[in-house]
Amino acid sequence: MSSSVTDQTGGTDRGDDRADRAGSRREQILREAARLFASRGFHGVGVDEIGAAVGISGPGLYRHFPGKDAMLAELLVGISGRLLAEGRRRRAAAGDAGDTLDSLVRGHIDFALDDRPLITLHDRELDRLRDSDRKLVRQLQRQYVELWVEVVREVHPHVAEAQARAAVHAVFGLLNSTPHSAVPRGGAVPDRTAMADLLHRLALGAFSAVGGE
Amino acid sequence: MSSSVTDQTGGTDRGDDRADRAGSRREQILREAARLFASRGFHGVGVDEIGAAVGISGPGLYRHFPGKDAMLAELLVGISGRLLAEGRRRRAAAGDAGDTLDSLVRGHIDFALDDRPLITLHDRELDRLRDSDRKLVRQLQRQYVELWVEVVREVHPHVAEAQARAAVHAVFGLLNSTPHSAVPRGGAVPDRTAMADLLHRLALGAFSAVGGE
DNA sequence: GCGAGGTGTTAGTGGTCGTTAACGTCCGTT
DNA sequence: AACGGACGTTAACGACCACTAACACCTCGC
Repeated sequence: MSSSVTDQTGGTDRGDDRADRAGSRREQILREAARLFASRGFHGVGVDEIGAAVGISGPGLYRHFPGKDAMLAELLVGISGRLLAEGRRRRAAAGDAGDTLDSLVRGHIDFALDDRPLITLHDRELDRLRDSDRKLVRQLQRQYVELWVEVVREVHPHVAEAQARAAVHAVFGLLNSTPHSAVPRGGAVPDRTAMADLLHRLALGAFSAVGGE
Repeated sequence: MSSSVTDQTGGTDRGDDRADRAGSRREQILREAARLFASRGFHGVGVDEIGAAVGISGPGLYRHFPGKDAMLAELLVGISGRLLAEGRRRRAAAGDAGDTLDSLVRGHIDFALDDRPLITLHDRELDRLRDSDRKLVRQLQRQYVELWVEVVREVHPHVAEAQARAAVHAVFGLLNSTPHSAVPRGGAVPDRTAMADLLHRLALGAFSAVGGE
């Protein structure tokens, strides 16, 4: 696999992408693991495969993570936490409730378009976590949902809490649909900004219909 | 596991639910397999587990299916085919384009609420199929999507095809969100008809916003 | 009554996979 | 120049798992 002629075993080899950002190898592993987990499922991907994706082989991963579960855990805790943090930041920065909802939608769309594998994993492989990690992720997710529910009910005060929560879940499903809509036919897929704009309109359209006829 | 005192090996034992509908054992196996696959993933469920869920043990399943893959294939082909057939039936039965879209939404909601595990599998475990089965399922899915796209573009003629297709995928994500929204807190989840009504409003609200500001 | 077929059972097998063990190389520090 | 730690390697182990083999029971149609 290594490109050096002597093909010795250890060492840094060559810095494949050079100029690695902080935590290079770890981040690289997490990125590839997310991609693989999303496309073939947590149980459908072997550690050898993840290793191969970053240029090392199999058990070398255990120098960076205590186990396969730990990679998934870090991915899910990470995305849940970042979603919540960004959501809170946006609520604090926005003006009235309408602007806040608008900003929340845009923020979530950014995640959905930029981190598709993570968004996929986020509601698909949660059950594969250890109890403590699953509890943490669920707590972060719940806080994020409640944040949205509060804002939705400020914009539409006559909507019951249960209805608002169900609507928020439904809109999440809408916004997270991008992983499924890739590669339709000859290649006539909207580009990023067009897709973001479309999703934004659809989400707000859905919310505006939440309050009965 | 069997409740008879002598606990002999073979035989029909007792008909657990009596009055079995047609293809009792097969259908029962498929139902339980769908539930298990949806909750823990195809690779996360063992054949012993599926067997235990229907009261037989492990390899007894091979009297009904040639393998574990075959169960998943039958489930996915079945749901895809039924979605498409019902969609076509509804388009033929409905009046103008607006009524047709309305009926399509209601029909999809029925599937989403009544066959949650299948809806979950439908866009989650597709890659685990043999090439021929996957091709078939994808073809059925594509035809179903195109059916919706045509109707959406009749209702909103100024919407480009790519936009309409992306919007249809997004609304599918919205309608299929029900599996994720179960068990929120103390139990304040909308009942079936309220949920169906809410999803219906949200979907039509989204579609009405698809055509620009 | 009695084979035949449908439907179970348990025991075993081959393969895959996550993880550990033992070892080697390179680099920065003293 | 020796050395410790970071980072890799290959080999092996133990668990799990889909699937097969061999055998048993129950229910029919004749």
